[in-house]
Amino acid sequence: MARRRQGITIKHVAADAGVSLQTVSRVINDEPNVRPEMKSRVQASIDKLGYIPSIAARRMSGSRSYLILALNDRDRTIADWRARRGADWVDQMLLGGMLKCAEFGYRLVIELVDTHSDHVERELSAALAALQPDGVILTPPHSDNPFITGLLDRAGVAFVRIGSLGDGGGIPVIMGDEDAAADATRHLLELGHSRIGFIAGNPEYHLSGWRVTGWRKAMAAAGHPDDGLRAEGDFSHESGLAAASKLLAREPRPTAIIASNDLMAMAVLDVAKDRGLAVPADLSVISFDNTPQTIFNHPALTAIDQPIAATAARAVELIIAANRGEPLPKAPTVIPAALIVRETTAPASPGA
Amino acid sequence: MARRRQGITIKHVAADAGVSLQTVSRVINDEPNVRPEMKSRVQASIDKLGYIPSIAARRMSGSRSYLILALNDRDRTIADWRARRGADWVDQMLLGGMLKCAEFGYRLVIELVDTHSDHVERELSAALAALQPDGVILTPPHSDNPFITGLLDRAGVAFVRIGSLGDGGGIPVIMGDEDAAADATRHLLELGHSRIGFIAGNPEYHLSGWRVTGWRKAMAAAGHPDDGLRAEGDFSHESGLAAASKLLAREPRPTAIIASNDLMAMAVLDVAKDRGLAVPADLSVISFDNTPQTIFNHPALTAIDQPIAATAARAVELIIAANRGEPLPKAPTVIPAALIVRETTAPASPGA
DNA sequence: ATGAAAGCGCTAACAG
DNA sequence: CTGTTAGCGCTTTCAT
Repeated sequence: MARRRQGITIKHVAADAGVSLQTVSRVINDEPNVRPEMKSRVQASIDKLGYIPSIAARRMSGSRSYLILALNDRDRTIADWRARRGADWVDQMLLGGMLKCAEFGYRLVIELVDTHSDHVERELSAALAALQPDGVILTPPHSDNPFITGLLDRAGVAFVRIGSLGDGGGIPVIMGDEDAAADATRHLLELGHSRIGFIAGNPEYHLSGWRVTGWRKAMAAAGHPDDGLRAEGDFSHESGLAAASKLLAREPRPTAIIASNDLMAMAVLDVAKDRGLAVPADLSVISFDNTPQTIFNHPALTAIDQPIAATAARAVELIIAANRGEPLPKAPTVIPAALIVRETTAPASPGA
Repeated sequence: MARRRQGITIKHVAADAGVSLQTVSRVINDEPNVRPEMKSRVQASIDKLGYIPSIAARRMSGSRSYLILALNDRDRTIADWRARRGADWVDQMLLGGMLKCAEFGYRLVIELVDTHSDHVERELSAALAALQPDGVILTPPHSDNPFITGLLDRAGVAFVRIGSLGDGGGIPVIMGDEDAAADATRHLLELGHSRIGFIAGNPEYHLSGWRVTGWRKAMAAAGHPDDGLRAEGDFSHESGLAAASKLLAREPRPTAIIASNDLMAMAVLDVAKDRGLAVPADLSVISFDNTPQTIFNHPALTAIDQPIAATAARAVELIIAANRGEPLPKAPTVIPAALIVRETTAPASPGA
């Protein structure tokens, strides 16, 4: 194991260009007060030598670490990986976040955290101390965890809260849950449905409430009150089973159901099958997640596509902006979700 | 944005415990020459203050960076993410590699590289210079890229080559491709098949050859020569289509086909459907990848499960061992793959 | 067995 | 506009 030290350092560049370390530093950081000719001379040396600054050294000298930490839900992610399904959130965050980071010379580091653990704070503190990231991206349910947001706020680290508008600091970025739910509802309304059931998500997530609101408002606007067409779920398959059973046992039964996530939507399909209901002939179903499982299902699910990649990319931009002291948007950033119509929604049958 | 500096440093611990910085350093690195009582006193201070060493500072002082870089195929990974399928390789590497890293206080950083780019070396050098990782994990096809292995070897960085045994240094870890292919072949042989087609993978990957060898040996052992039952592919869906068409046009046609990856296996299914062949009644199919697409397909594919997570975990262990100067295995490490029988393999029809 | 001193590569603060 | 100085937190020498 050859001891590998930093090959080309700022010193080499300075020597090669015949300037001071500081001037080189100014050039690589694109700082003012360098004459253009000086700048190009230094840049030439940098290119010639293939110099790349050490992230560790930059961090040491009090500047940025060029690292952004993305916190994802530990148990769920590992369970998805183990089951050999992809973990859609992580995948899409990597797609949007990692690529955006690369544009700015940053790196995205994934961290799995159990939001309910007694030692979330200890775990997160450890990650912050070890890595000293320039920012942290919080995904649900972490975005709504006051221990996490509080710690980050106190630590003075820039952080984005995806899917949360609550107090506790941080930069909020949401995916237009209310509008998306309303869109899905209107899609069904336009297909002639009127008894549209809605399975809510875990109330611990703020977005669960927004989705219910979108559905209720769209229903109300069409003159359909929420009379028992709402069932509680918690995003798990089991809760979806229970909710769907409850909804489909009603008389008259709903002709369409919107589930607040993919697992519960799949559960609706399972229950429909058990009860001999054909989808979409007898029952239309919409999933609030456009994951591989919903896409590759037969029939493929009509779904709300949450723009996780775009959101993660925006989160990275916001964190970098915050670190640069640039002004941040006063209002929460909204990356709108879109309804993707596939095979599980159809006109309400005339008899129903 | 409050300027956040390292809160608790080694100095605070040293002061609290009333010892020198050096002693604290020895304790956190578990080095010899510290009396037990001294050690426990320091450890108490560490725990009390919640001290976590800064990765950047440790790296700066010439020791490890506690970072391991995992190189994955750029285009394929991004395409998978964009198509909203998971990128199975990345997912499983995170599962195995990231969790193993966490056990040792390391972090896994994913890097996407285009192995065919003119500037692979520049890109990789940049990543090495910026991050100064303690090790690099190479996945196919990077494992077989002499520019990459050469650079790493010269740089003196510990690296694991997954799925490659070629020259060029590094620690080889393979997944028993030959045995796996032989197992798959024998499974079909036992079901009464004798005309078993094999679609080879991209010859740029060493493992493509091993898989062919496994199939051929098993066939030969059963007295079936390789007379035109082998078709060339390159792991793409299109190549799978062409290969399957060629194979199924033969007279008499094969009653089973093993495809060297999931995409080509799916292509076999497509071609079979076009030709009116029922799977598995008329044709058995085995995929050499146990990805979500193969699992959730209807019918679910019988597949060889490549233990990517276990392999990545082992890779991390090997890199850490190498950094510690511990002896490495002389022979290539083999993490065996297993055949998972699902719905696309059945006994050969009597008439065939 | 412990401590003191030097330095890793870089940038902030201060001179010129 | 450019250079000099000091120091980030830690580990390596090298003393004691």
